[in-house]
Amino acid sequence: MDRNLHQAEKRKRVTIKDVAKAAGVSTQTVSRVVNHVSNVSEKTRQSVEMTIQKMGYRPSRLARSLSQQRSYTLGIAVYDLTYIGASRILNGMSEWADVLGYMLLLKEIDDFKTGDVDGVVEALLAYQVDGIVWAIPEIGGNHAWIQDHLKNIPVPVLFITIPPHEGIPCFATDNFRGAVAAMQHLLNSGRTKIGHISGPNEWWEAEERKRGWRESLQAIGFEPLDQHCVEGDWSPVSGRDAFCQLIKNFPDMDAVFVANDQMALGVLSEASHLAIHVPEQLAVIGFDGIPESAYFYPALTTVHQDFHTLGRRAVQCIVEMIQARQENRPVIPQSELIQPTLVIRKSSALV
Amino acid sequence: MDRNLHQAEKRKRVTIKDVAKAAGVSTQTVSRVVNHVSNVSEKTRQSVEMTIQKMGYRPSRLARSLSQQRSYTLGIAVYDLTYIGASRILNGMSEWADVLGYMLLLKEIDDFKTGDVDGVVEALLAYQVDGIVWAIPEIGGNHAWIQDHLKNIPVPVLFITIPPHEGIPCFATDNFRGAVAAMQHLLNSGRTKIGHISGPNEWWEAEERKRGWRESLQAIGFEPLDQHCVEGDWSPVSGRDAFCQLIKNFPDMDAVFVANDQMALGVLSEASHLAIHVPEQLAVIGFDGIPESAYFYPALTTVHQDFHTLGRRAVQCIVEMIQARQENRPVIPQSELIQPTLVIRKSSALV
DNA sequence: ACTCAGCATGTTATCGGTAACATGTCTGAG
DNA sequence: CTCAGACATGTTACCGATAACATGCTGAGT
Repeated sequence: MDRNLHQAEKRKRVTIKDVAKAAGVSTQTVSRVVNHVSNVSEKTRQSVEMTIQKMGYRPSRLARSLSQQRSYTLGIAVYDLTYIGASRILNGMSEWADVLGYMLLLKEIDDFKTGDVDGVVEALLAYQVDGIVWAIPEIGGNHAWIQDHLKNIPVPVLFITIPPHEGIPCFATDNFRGAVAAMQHLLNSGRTKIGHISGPNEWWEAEERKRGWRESLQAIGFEPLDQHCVEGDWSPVSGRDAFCQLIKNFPDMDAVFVANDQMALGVLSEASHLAIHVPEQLAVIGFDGIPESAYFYPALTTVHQDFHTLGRRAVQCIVEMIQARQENRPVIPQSELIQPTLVIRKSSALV
Repeated sequence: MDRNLHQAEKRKRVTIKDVAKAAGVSTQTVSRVVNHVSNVSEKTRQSVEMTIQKMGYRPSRLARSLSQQRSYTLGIAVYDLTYIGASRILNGMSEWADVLGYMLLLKEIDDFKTGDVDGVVEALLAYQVDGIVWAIPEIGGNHAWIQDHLKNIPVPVLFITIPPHEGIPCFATDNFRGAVAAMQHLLNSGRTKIGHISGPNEWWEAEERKRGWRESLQAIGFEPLDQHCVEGDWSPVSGRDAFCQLIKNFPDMDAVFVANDQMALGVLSEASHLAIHVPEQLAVIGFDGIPESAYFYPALTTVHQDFHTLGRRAVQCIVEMIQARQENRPVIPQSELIQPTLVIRKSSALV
């Protein structure tokens, strides 16, 4: 077997000049052919195309980006891809970027020291991205730097899953209304002693879901107590632990609204150990709508959010912003709250 | 509030020339300062650094890439980020690329027509990536094009999760040994009538796991029958359906080895409906080791694979290949099979 | 026959950096 | 006092493309 198969000796890349010389035309003509610009005679076009084929010429997008001052690249900052939401949003963004002819430059961040945040933006800008999608959840006001820095960023920036700010484009799931829908469903089923297992308090999403829980109870004249809500960290184990705490705090609880499906799984698991029957003794509702939730024991009622669409919409929007700026039209920040849908399953069934 | 906050009028970017002029030095000197090259007097360095600060200069990596013929960018091709494995591998790659100073250019692919594959490679190369990580599973020989094209790709390419090929660097989990470990455990527990729910037959990973099942049984003198294995598509619902089929084909089955955790979840769910007791009547083992599996009902025994490390190692390796090529050293393709670990939980406990 | 529009193509400058070489100054050895 | 060499800095060319302008040719209108 050819020992060089994997080595592909460091040969010089074929450039537009090589093609031009070989085809006996100027580089400009080759450029015109490559970009399907008019004003090239049929004969020349064919000859150039042949040469391109023969030589295996690949135009350098990089050189093009430099000369056009436009890279057709989106910078994507994500928080932690091990979260299901993050990876599905990325999935949607990737798909749509592909459709629109953009590439994604990915930067994952793992903590929130402001220095890092700055570094990520710098790194993306250094690569001359045309726009940035900031898909990092708002945690404990970690977007404060926005106020300081946004005006220094020379490209459009779109945010995913942060609270609405004046004049800042933001896409998110409507966590509050999702939570309210879940609570309505529980209340309609006759449950009133409803506990909550929240995500980390500093997360905006967690706060919104919690608010949905709280305000739904208040609306029917219940003032939820502090100890009727226990904080988790989104993981199954934290859900289980929170649940143990919760049943101590709130022994006659007849339903629990859990801020995500994974924690709800922990709840179901523990309930089973404790021989608490779901849904007879306790209704359980999750959030996210991961595919597995339909096969939990019992099948989990949950608020399904469409991450994929969120990602697609976000890319669509940022590209429109980029185009607007390119054409010197005013860039109007758009925001959108995507509505989640309640999926009712056994874990909250009527007894 | 400043209406332009989000518009950041399309101002000209600050370039190295602007800095040079403002600091009263040549661009070369600025370049030296930026790159921490020696031979710059302390006084000049400080003055230039001040100017850079003041003007908010950001060196263009893009221009640098062009002139250095090196982009410090890795092209990553992934199959479908909604798969847990894919997103975790990406997570690991991202982390390590960050450490090594590389950016990731991401391209997701959703089907396997050869044309597409070609297109992805072309797109990545057009952006002048320094290397490519091909994290797309081998499905039905969809890597045949490798043989034709690899030698035409001017940068190193590393594959994740494809069967070993001569002279091609490849990183993967050792699916076969993982499956064997699972089977050993079942056999040691006294189970012998072991069924299998496989992934799609064209997937190499699925085939390897199935082979582990088959050969483990053969090793103790059992010849597994065709109907003792049913094919799923990795999803929980397919796991459930496959299980229904399997118990029809194989009524006295006392254990089932399932090719991933999600399908195993489907099995557990159905077993519960059918009042088949796990593990008393039926032991169940999954594969992947997703965090949720510890909270399934009952807790799932599974073969845990470390996607994160796989991703990190892959990036480390491709960067070494890039460096080798850069320095004109021979590029020796390295491959690695990462060993998964068996995690024993209740679903396979001794009765 | 003359002009000029319109087409096909070439030339030159430029994008924002870096490599390689050139220049100029200063220091210390002979 | 001279000169080599170290050091600080500048100059020029180039990376691979495109934009803007320039050129040369053809044929229609008058």
